[in-house]
Amino acid sequence: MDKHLAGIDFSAPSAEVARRLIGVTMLVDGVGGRIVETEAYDRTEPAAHSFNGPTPRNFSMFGPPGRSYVYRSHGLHWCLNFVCREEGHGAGVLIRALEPLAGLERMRERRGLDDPRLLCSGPGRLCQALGVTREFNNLALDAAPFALLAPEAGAAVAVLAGPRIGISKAVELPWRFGLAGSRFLSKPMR
DNA sequence: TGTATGATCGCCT
DNA sequence: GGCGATCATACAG
Repeated sequence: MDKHLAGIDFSAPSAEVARRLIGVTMLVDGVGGRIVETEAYDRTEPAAHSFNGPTPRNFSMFGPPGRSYVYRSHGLHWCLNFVCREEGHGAGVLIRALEPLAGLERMRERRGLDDPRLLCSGPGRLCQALGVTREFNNLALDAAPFALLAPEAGAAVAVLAGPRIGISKAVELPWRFGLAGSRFLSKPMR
């Protein structure tokens, strides 16, 4: 597949891909919105699932870039990543929050909530809102059910960086990225 | 506004 | 047997 998607080169380092994904619109079966928060992971640092090599859970992280890696977190939530770098490297970007724009009614049904700020503001929440489960693992991001749309040309996207959330290793790396001023972040940027 | 806790599964030591 | 790339709820201040 073409490694360039929504104007982003997915063979680039995960931190660069994570930064450039802010402002991109992501849809799953037509439901989704603008990406406002991401985190980068790379096999070279111990917070990444790929750090210890391939396992049955993380094998899609070692496949070609531009595909999905979906895993179960804490036994009950799903989390969505976009694979990057070259095939076999083991890098990805965790999608942590969206600004809901399309399919709001579907999201409300799935989440059992009305407040738009609680629909997609967290990696587990957005997967529930978009209906992402294990069946969506290791799929190409340039084909249905996924769709990625670049921001409008010339649109200014102000991105802030900070430490990643919920990890205990490599906590110092500033590999969390967020849209400045967004009300849809899982937590404010520092 | 903040801190604690339970739910519950796959992988690692 | 322990520990997460989490979330919702319960409580304290």
